[in-house]
Amino acid sequence: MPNADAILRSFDGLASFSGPERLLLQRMLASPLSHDAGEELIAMGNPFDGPRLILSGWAYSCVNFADGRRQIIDFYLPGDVLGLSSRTAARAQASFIALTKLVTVPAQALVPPSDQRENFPGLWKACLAIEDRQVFRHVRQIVRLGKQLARERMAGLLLDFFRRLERCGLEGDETFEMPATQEILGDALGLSTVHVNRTLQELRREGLIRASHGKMQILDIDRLSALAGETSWGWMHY
Amino acid sequence: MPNADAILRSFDGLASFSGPERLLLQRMLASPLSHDAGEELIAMGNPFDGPRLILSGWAYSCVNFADGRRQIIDFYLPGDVLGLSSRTAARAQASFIALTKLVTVPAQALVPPSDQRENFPGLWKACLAIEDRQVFRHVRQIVRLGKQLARERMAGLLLDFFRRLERCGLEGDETFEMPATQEILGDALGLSTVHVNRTLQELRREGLIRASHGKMQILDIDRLSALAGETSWGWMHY
DNA sequence: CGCCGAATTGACACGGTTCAATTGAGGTGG
DNA sequence: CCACCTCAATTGAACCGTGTCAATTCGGCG
Repeated sequence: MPNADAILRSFDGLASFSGPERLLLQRMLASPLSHDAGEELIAMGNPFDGPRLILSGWAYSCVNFADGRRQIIDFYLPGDVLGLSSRTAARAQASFIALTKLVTVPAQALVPPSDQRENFPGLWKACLAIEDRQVFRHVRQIVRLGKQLARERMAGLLLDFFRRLERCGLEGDETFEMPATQEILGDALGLSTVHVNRTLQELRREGLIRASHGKMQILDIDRLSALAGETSWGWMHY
Repeated sequence: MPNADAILRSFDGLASFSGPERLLLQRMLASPLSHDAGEELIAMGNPFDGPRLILSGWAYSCVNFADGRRQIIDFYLPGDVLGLSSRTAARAQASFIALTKLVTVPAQALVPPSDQRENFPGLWKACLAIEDRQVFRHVRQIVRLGKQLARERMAGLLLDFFRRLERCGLEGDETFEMPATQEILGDALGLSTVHVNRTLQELRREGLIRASHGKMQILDIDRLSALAGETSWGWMHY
């Protein structure tokens, strides 16, 4: 796994770790597990069987209607942790599904047993930061769907992808692999596929992004950020 | 506080408590604090100063845009716990504001210190259940805003209110006080005030609800539930 | 009585959906 | 290497759920 180191390094943005903590984090990488694209990782209502760190591939959480409608709640990218909870036995409030082929490792090391928290303050702090981010992503998603226009929603989501992938190393220019189809984007943004298409074209025409063949390039971060309204409502952490 | 007992009793739905645990819960009620309507309880980005149980009144969490747009993330009703987190020092990912005059008590008892969790399994279980519910409310809100029509959103939100108030004792018929104005409902549901008005009228005309003068009555739970799609996508707990 | 915020109404504009068809790109087998 | 298949992306036109604007009415309260 070439980017495993980059991912571990990205954790330094959350907390600073002692030697033993670093060792525990390293040891997580030992037992990777592979999932196929489309595989359901956890069904809605089931308990997580422990947090898992994504080494490569994308996943998403979603809610499916009986009539075929589907709402994507959140995406999980390389470097993200799936099903993390400082509380044991938390239940999945949505289905978790692999968007692409996925490689994960167990991330139980991030949640020291309750009587060990004082000995591993770095791990504990990282765990809390990850959970805070998770909540904030939900909040951002609610704001997007409730109060933003199509172009604003799209800008926000693409920036989200970019910033999260940037953390653990990106090619160099502002380009990244984007395995999400326009249908997936639509289900996440509460838009029809057709309108996703038109919205992307609009952003392209304005020179904000370049997108084709599963690649996405951010051409103008500042204007995209302004469009997404990041400066307009409180912004905190990434 | 007349309904304090009813609220404590509602906790029995989450877990079963030992004698000492019951005592701790009782003791929470000792130091109530009052807030005025409109008061900001916690600003976005600030750490919670510990969880607080609402004895009476409503609150909401929201995100404000610079241009005046506002998205309400979630509501907090009597019997709900504000800012609960098994992790200490979690930060508020939105502003928390009192919708009405509010009476709260500190609810730190729900989060036993990490080395005491084995001694208070009921409290710990309740804490986890409350956090799970919190996440699920966010998921429901995302689904509403992303994939539901105005009438479906409204049905879901009103049922939410009803079920949560029902837990800690309601008058008897399916009636409850509804301090949220149509503007507030609109900011929560991602709709204009005007359209909230028309939607409510529609539900009234169809005999689903009766609403006036800050009172709301649910006339047909089953049809309202079907409209909200509760049967259509996985349902778990309340 | 008179004020003010909330609820209500009608006319019109617009963002986004739906339907239906076409194009394009990657993959497979002959 | 080409024919073929399939899934994703793209396009155009008609339609519709909701937003916007601008009054008007209602209800509670000093």
